Amino acid sequence: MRSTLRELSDRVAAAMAALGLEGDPLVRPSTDPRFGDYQSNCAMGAARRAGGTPREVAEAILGKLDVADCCEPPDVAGPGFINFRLTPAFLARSLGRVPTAGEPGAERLGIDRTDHPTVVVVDLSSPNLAKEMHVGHLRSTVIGDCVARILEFQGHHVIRENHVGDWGTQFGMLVAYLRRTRPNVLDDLDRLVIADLEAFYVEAKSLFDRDEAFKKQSQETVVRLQRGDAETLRIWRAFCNESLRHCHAIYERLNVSLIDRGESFYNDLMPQVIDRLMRDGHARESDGALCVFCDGFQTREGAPLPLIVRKSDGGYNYATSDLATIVHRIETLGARRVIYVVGIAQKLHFDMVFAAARKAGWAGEGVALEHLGFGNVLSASGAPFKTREGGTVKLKSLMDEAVARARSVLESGGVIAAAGADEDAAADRPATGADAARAGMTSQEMDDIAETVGLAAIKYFDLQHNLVKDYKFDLDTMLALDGNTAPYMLYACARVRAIGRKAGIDFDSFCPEGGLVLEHPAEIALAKSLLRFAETIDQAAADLRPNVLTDYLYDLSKQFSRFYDRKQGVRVIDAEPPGVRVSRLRLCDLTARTLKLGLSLLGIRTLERM
RNA sequence: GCGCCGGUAGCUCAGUUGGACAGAGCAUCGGAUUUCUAAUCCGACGGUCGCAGGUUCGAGUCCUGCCCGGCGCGCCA
Repeated sequence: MRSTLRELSDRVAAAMAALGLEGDPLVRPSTDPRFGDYQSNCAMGAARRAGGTPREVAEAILGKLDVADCCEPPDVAGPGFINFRLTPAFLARSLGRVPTAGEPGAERLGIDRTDHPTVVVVDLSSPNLAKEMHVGHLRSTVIGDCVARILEFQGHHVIRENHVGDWGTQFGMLVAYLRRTRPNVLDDLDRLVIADLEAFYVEAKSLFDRDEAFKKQSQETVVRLQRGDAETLRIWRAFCNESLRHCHAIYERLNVSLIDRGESFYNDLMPQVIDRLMRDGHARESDGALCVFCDGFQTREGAPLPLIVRKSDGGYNYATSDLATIVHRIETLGARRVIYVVGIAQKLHFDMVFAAARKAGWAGEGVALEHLGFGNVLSASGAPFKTREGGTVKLKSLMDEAVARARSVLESGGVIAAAGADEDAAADRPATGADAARAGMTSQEMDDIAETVGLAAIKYFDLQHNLVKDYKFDLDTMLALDGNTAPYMLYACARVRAIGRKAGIDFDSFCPEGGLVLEHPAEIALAKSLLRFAETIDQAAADLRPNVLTDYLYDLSKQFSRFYDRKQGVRVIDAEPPGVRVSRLRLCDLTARTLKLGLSLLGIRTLERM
């Protein structure tokens, strides 16, 4: 099964070709329902290139166009738009082909995999070890995971690499500090916890900055580490293990899986990177540092801006290790596409690293290197996101707070118990079906739901925003039950699942007989939305834009709510005749499966009850 | 100083290689309720798309200049 958009595009392209017209068919979803479901904007451009008026060209294309199997006869409107209206018969036929439970491809709704699978590396999360993950790691982790899931769904072989900061001076500093001040800690490394490690780090850094002797001691420890001193390595490993344990506790809660491959992995590769650069004449010394100069990069004085790949003290820096990642990912992992999910502030750095990799010939034309940059997470007021004391906000505490707030939303029966809200409101509110569904829940079940809703809210809110912009982190908004939020969508999912239970049907083994009946406007609108899932994934993948997917899922949820609404919509469970009832239940099932699949591509779990 | 990224409704944000009268949510106001989970649905109100020029059949989108905000610009990552 392929997307309707692609199908129409191919048809228009064929018609254009038959007329000898060049150009993209420019088929898009219509901007307004009055203009149908899809429109082609190709006639205006084609007319300019080939002569004639746009409307004449559009009419000529219509003459060659065969879409009778899926659309009403298309018409030409305005300056030369071609408008397409899908027929209910086509909608019913297309959705009817979606595999039902147990059929091959059912879990992916019959959506085709790419014809050209490639190896894609996604570089995501990448926290520094010895410190707790903080709010700054949220976006890379969540966006990177989402992008990986989408590309994986398309059939690509995706490798998620967690480029953790597990090497460098901070570790020498930490070891030296503990040796000097708390040797007992080193005797019992099993008892080390991340909070201690971070506290020690802060103390060590402070000492490092004011005590020359300690600074020297730290640097000597770094050298010992680099030379592979067994005892120093043992301590370093313990630090890394504890840090990674902390990170993976968070990844597990966030439902993110990835491979740790820290900077230390590239220790042996970095000298080779340097050797190759020097051997091939791509790098030269400048002020004692080894540099690669690429065209188009300037310092503030207008001089050529170097990418420093070896510092004047002989040490490597992050440019070196990033180049090493490129070499490893292309030459060893076989990547044809490498996506670095890193804050937008580092754009220049990656532009330079990529340019250097091209110059060195490591990344040829067949390899794409992409920096998927994103903006900052700001506080609700728009200021930088800090604790009251001015420190960084721990990711774990952020997650815990969201979960706690989700729990209080659940307990108040859907009325947000925000500060200042009227606490009596919940008591006065009449009982609802949702209340009844929650009535028999244990505290444990409520906890589980709160965990899912709270974390879904954070992730969804992040992914819902355009990547390049900063956004304001606002728990009230992301946990709201109305609007484009995770709770709204999870609720829509839970509602559909409840319909199955109430109707006495197990959707997980639902293999309906007979075709879909699409007559009511709400049925047709829901069917159209369902059918747009495939093209939405295409677009989200092509542009690496998760918010394309969130916007779609919100639209689908909305269409479902209308479909199921007692005024605007249709009866389902008690619908007559039986064929109509089955058809509507099938639409419900397709909605739930589409939402579940779509949310899973965002890394969000769905709920049976809420 | 140079470069990059932003500026869209009171607020938070979408806006698909330029397409039809600029969209959604929140907030505000109004309507629907003996509930198939109303944690929902419908309606109203609300915009000089930062400003000024330009390109063209057509500009929130492209170009130029300016204003405001953020970030970056040789040995931290």
